[in-house]
Amino acid sequence: MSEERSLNFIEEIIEADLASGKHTQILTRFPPEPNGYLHIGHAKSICLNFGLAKKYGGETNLRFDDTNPVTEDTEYVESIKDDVQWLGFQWAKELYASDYFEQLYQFAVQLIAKGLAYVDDSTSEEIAAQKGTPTVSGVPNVYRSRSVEENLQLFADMRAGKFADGQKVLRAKIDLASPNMLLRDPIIYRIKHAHHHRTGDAWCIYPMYDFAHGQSDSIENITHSICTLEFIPHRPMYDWCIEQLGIYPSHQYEFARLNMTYTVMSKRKLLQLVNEGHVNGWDDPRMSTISGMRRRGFTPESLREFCDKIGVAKRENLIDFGLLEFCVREHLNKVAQRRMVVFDPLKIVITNYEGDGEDLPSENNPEDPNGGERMVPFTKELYIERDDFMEVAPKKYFRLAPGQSVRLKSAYIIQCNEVIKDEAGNITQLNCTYLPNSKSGNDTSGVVVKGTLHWVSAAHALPVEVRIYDRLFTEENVAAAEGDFKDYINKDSLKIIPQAFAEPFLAQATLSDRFQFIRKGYYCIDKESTPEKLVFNQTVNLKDTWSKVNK
RNA sequence: UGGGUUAUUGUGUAACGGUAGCACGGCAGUUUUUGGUGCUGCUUGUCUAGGUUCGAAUCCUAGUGACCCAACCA
Repeated sequence: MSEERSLNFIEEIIEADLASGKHTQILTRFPPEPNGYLHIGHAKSICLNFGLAKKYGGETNLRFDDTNPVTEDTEYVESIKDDVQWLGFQWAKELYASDYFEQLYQFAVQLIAKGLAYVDDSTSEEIAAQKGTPTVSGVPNVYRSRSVEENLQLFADMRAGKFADGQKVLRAKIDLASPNMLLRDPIIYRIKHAHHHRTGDAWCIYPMYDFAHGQSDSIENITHSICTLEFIPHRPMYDWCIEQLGIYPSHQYEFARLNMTYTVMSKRKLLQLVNEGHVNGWDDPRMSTISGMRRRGFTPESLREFCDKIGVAKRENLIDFGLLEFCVREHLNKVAQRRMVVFDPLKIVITNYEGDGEDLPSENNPEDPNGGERMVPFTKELYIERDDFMEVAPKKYFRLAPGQSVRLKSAYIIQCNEVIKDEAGNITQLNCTYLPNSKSGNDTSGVVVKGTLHWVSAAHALPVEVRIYDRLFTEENVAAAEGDFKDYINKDSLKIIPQAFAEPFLAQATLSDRFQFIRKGYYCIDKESTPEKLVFNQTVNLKDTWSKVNK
């Protein structure tokens, strides 16, 4: 079991830092902005940050990057905490960038005092124009040469609320000619007379990401600050602030964010899907949100396994959704309780079956020797799946056909003798005979059949609703597709079976149960389910080589 | 036309100058009271062109493609 596994590039950095004594213990952080729900891309970051800390005996803080009061809300804070814990991780400290507002303010004052920041009265359009372009240097304006004293006073006045939104900003004085646009005197504080979900109305100026993130890392003594590739150009600013302020030198490392086929990952697009009613909320089972996947029945174990399998590197990637499906099947196969549910019923009558019926034992999980059994009622009249019968069967068809025999799972071998139709020619019933000595576990018939079908006793059938989900988009690479991403929404991504027939034991199902409907797929109870009307979500179907061969 | 990051099979990801490996997918076989699972085997890859070297995915030079950066968003 000593599987030699190569390290990813961040693990290599950490091991080098530990070996050289640069750090004796590592501290990472997961820093979401509470302005939306977490998605599978965040799961990658969570697994990375918490996973690294766990692997190397360190810790991870959960820090909310709440520096923009107009987009953030406590609702998101709660859902984020919930999702992180559900994924199986526990943070060392729950922190907020807003906890550091006073300290951040003092950092800005220090910068002003060093002549490294100034208050600018320009409009955002003027600032943008003065910044130049990648090939043309920016030009300084008159505000850039304000005195330290004046800047100090003006910044204090900004804090005191003497100015309206947009009237003034504080800018770092770095280099207007830098080829890195982010270094051309970036704005580090702006005025927003807005209510903050935690600090209320205590502040009317708020630090920008570039002035808050690195310093927050530093305040917490984060050793390895791990973020996605698009922040690479921000790193010089991150380092500049820490250096000028002379504070704890946290370091930023960047990895490639997760992209997945047939879905979208940006908060903006996810929000749009919710707001425009293309899905039924953030936790719609088709969403790439953690809450959606959770509702759909994905397990924390399978998501963690997925994040582990996709690896960590710096190149752009597009992960096959099929890999996620593989991970969830792999886990669910080991833990899901087997049950029989018929989606599209076709009645069969066992003409030679006498008596009121019997209860037959059926294994709960063939993968689990200790899984036990449950009793399934067997009677004269049963339902099987309509497409498990063909009047004219092609060769290699192992299911039921006139004159052909199959085993009913955990029950008997039956043979189809007669097909009954209505006036329109639709098949309404099959008359079959069973082999009394072919009882499951006690078969002395010597008959060998190729097919085994799932079934439900007609008299005991429990009507349930089943919801089946397909990919949300028709395009593999949605982000790269031309035009509006909404043009590629899969109209058939949700299929509802209002009345499927389940074996009676399923009436006891609870929200945390995981099932495999035999020969169908993996299912769980939806949150909208009630004892009167059970609702199941399909997590993922079973691999179906027959349907592929059939094509 | 500026700066940055990146390029290994269909998709991901290893290889740290010395046999291009692993996973998913695909294909074939086998097992099976789930056409599921398990097991076995197979599965056209180092962006291009030069160079250094006994030997290059790896080092050098020159190209090419992709992605990111000019929000008072993060």
